[in-house]
Amino acid sequence: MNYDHQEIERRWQDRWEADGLYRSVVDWDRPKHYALTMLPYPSGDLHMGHWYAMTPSDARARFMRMKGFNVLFPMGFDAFGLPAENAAVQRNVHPANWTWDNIDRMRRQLRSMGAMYDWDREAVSCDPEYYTWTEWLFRRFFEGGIAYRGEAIVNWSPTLQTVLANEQVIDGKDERTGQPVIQRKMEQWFFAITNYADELLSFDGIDWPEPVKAMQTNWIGRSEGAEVVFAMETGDEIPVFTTRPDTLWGATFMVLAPEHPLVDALTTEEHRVAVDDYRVAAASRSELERMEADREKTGVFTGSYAINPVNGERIQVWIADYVLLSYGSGAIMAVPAHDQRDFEFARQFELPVVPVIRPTGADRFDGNTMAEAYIGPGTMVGSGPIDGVETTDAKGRANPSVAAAIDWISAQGSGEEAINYRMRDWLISRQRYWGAPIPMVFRADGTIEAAPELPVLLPDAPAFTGGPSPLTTDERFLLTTDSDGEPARRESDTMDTFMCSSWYHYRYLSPHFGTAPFDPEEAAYWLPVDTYTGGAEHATMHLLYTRFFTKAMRDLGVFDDTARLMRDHGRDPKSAFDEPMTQSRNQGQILGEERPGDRLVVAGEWIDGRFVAESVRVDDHAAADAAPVVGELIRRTERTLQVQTADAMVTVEVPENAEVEVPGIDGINDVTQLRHYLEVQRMSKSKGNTVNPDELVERYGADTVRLYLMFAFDWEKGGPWDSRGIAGARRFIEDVWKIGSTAYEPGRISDDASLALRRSAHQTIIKVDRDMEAFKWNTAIAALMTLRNDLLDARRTATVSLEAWNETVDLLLVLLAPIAPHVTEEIWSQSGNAESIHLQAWPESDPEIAADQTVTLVVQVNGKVRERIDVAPDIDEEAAIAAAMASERIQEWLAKGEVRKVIARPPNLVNLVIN
RNA sequence: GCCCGGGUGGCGGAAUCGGUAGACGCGGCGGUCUUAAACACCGCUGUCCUUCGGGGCGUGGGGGUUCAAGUCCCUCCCCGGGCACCA
Repeated sequence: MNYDHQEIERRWQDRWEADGLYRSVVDWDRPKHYALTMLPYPSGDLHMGHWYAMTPSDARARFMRMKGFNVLFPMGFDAFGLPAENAAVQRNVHPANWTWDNIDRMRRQLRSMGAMYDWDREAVSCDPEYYTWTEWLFRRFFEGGIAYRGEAIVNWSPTLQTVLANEQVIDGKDERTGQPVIQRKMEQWFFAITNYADELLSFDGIDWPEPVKAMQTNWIGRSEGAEVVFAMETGDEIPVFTTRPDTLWGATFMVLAPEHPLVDALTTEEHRVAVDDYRVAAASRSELERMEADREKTGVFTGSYAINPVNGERIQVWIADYVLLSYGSGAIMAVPAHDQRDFEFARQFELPVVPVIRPTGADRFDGNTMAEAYIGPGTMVGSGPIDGVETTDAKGRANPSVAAAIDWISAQGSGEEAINYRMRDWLISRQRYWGAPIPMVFRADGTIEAAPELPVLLPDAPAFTGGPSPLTTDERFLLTTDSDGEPARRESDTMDTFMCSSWYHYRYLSPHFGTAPFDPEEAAYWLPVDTYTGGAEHATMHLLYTRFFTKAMRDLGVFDDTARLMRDHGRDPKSAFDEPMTQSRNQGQILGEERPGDRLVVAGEWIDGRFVAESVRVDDHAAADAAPVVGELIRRTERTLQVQTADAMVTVEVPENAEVEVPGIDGINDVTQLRHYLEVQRMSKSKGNTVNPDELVERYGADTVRLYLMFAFDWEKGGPWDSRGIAGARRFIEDVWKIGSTAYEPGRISDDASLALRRSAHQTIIKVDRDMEAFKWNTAIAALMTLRNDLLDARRTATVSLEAWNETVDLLLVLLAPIAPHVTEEIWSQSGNAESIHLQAWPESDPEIAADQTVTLVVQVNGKVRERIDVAPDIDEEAAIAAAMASERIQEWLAKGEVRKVIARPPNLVNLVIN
């Protein structure tokens, strides 16, 4: 019988759905496992990246289920957001219709994966049933003091007509559209995520990828130091944060951010024009220009002076755009001798440079002649009470001079130890329509209160023009009443969609629950999420927000009922709500396939019929006569390129020292970079290198596509797509089909052969189990392929018993079931099994069968392998050495010198050291 | 500049503890089948030398520790990602 993947896959998907095979029900008698994959945005079509993220996590969930866990594996859609509004503008379709149509299509595509999603748990964030509770959580955050309204200089996108979070602005441009973002002061809603900075820095008790932890730690950006107060001659006081309070005696001027609120008051009449001009210029300068590397320092003097609190020196107060209002207090003490930025500024404007650190074993610097700031270790000098104290490269109190300085200024009252964070509070207001409304009302008396009734539903909007949100002008929506029944006006902003995705794993538990965000009965059993998988691109936004969200919900008592129920069921709720997900893993990214078509310009000379390059340039517009060889790249191996010129196919060899010029990479490149450029391209429609999973599924079947994605890459790394490799995956699936669906007829049976096959099967269990546990799909599949090879050999020789054959085939099917759920189910069912293969228990390896009968003893002479001998696994040291010495080949080596030392690691290795 | 991750055959990638480098697959080469091609099947496939027994070299470069290094240490180079005038 032929393997008809289309018929088999369709039939089993229908059958599983009809049988409710993947419905998850709370069962306190069984251990639970909550497996979660980042939910997709309903952009319209599932692409290869979705398959790459979702099918391995499905395999993992299936594996856990077979291991005996009661597994919850839900799916949903992160359905609010700007693309729906853009579609509305461009195609005159309502965002809701566009979104729901896309969801319908993607749901169908998701089903074609054959994943074990529990669709009864589906949650869609734009559904009123969902966003009612997003609003409810906002209100709870407001009441608990975590949500607050504040004025801030914000990132305003004129293109999108909305404010963006810092995380959404890259190089002064909106990360989505690439359009510039300007700075503007506005009243906005914030979440006090900084209250949780220290707790978010701790990853105790959770198993998350190191890079994610590092990125979050960087993002939070904790710095230890001191806050020091500088008195102004005007009577104002300005605190500054510094990580180097020990260098206070070298602070020779002060710099404020141009936007600093005290600038006006500090500016003297004489300098007002210059200061105002500078501030206007700074405001109009884009973030991008402001951050340009190596830009010359600019700034102006305010005319005012401050008093250095440690030595009473009168120092000038300047403003400059290298000081950012958003970090620390927006003001710095400048220590030009020991900070490179301050040094450059001081040299630019001829301000004094006073060194206070003497490098160990060197003369003291001369502030007038030093060429750059000194930031190394040494001894404090010219620093009054801390003179002579050692300074090291250590940070914070671990540096003796910093500790001494903090102690002294604290005692003296001019400052205190302080910690500063780079992370700001989370700005969640968005001036858009397609989001969860912020459920607040502005009362007639100017106060603000939470909307007395929830939900606040999005009104129908007549038309979308791309201008300001329709909510800002819709009176049916805006006009309301406050809790006293008085006329009031609604907040017209909606929430950042990251808010919706910060708690979706709780809504999955009970998507239709009507009295709380989630049913505590479900939560008490399922929480927290045990395994979370998704893309590393969410390391600092989604993954940080969702951790914060859970901690805030915990502190506001949202989990109180859940904790009580946990106790009732005998489960300790302690630290159950400190983190949303106990384990997290990131998959890599699937890149586009290496493509031919790049136009190469090659100079060099002909040697023995090959063209050896001196220089290679990738240039899509080069004229044909620009060099000896100009043409289209057809194929590439390590160092040879097949180039189709106007009249011939030329083999170009690119030596190591050839000059290579690749667009987008500055300077002279090398072969590696050329290779990289030609190979690694993101899949994108504009590059024409996308691979459509629907077509592949139709042609090869979902099982083959799943297996290929899990086999051909290191899952956490990803890589370029290779359309040739999928044939091998298909071959494997077809082999399994043949093995499982064709009767085996034993010939002359050998007990040794039967045992060898069973041993192979039982060793495979160990490998697959270990690898699936660790998300190592590629090596798990490699082990299954080896077992396939053993079965094919066994059929050829026909020397294994029918029992051994059947046992091995069953093991192969069960171990493969999480990866290729359809074909294994079909063969299983054909073999007369009534119960689904996906309900079978994960097999356990029998140690007696798995044990090797012989092992290879490696014999080395001076560390080099010279002989391999089959020995019993329990061979002792003496016998191993004897066996090694007895070898003829080893005898020859031993004749060359005297044995000085023997290292034996039975049963694997004997190393003979001779001279 | 700072912080992560990485560099292994023509390619994707294996290699629990420092102990047989290159599992598994793709590709390639040779063969069988076929009028032919595709498919399928069998064999070979790191590289150089070889008297065909085997030997030299080999995990980005250089150095070190060790009986033994892809693995540990130092140093440099390159690639990917993140952050970046962060005081």
